Amino acid sequence: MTDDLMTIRQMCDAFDVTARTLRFYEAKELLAPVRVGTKRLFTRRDRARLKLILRGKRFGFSLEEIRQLLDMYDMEGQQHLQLRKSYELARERLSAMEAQRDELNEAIGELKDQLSWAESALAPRDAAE
Amino acid sequence: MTDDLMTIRQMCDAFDVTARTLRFYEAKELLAPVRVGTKRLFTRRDRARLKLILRGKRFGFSLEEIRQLLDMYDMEGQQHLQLRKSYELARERLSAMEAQRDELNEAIGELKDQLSWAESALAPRDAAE
DNA sequence: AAGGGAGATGACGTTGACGTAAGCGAGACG
DNA sequence: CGTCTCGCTTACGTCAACGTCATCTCCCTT
Repeated sequence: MTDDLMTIRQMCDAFDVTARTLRFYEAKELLAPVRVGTKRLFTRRDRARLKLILRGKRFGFSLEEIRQLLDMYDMEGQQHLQLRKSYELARERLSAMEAQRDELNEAIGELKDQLSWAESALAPRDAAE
Repeated sequence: MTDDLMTIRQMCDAFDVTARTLRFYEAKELLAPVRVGTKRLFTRRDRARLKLILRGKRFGFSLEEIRQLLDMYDMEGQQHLQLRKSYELARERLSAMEAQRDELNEAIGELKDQLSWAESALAPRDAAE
């Protein structure tokens, strides 16, 4: 309502990224802020995308992979062919993500075992403190 | 029993990595193959570590982070202080991994929603084929 | 008028994780 | 014996994802 548009500085504060990063993402066509004169103004759509970008990064996806995934999120009345391609791509990602989650769960389990072993190894000395 | 030791080439085939990568990991002290003359021979321990390294990479951990985690896995009768440090470190990693898993689950859910939307968008045309 | 921020545009620097090419040594083999 | 094949080292190249200047333009304030 108030301001659907945000300056680059406001974006930096809101998402804890640098201005360089935002310009870089624009150069890579991950974001597309509107221009008023020479200045960038970021829309609600840019913010939604940035959120997804940052999440994707935490999963270890490359910016290029993220860009392709992103393109699917705002296809409403697109070409059928294009949509199908993105659909397949997203399905692959989904199974990759599920596999990663399963593996992650396994690793978490192992790490927990290791931790409880470490605790028992630490216990006697700690008790003597 | 047969061969507890593997050559670099066998390792490459077994784990689908390049020789360069294995030497690189050794240089970074992630692996410590024994030397017979000048040649490397990888032990069972190296293989276990490599497996963990590759997994860690899939989770987006840096080699340095992985190295620290790895050091905990073969501490049996180490220094108490050292153990405690690694313990704390591992605990941090654990919560990071759990957070990552939760976020991943969330993202999987969203992606699934997106996919079923795409399916309904694709359905009419597909039915007409 | 002069300065001070906020933002922009090059363009070069950096770090991590290897790739790649050049050149050397040792064992295998026809 | 020559020459392959494996492996080793050294060293420069590369790619992604930004960081870091240097320089410039507006616009506002004092």
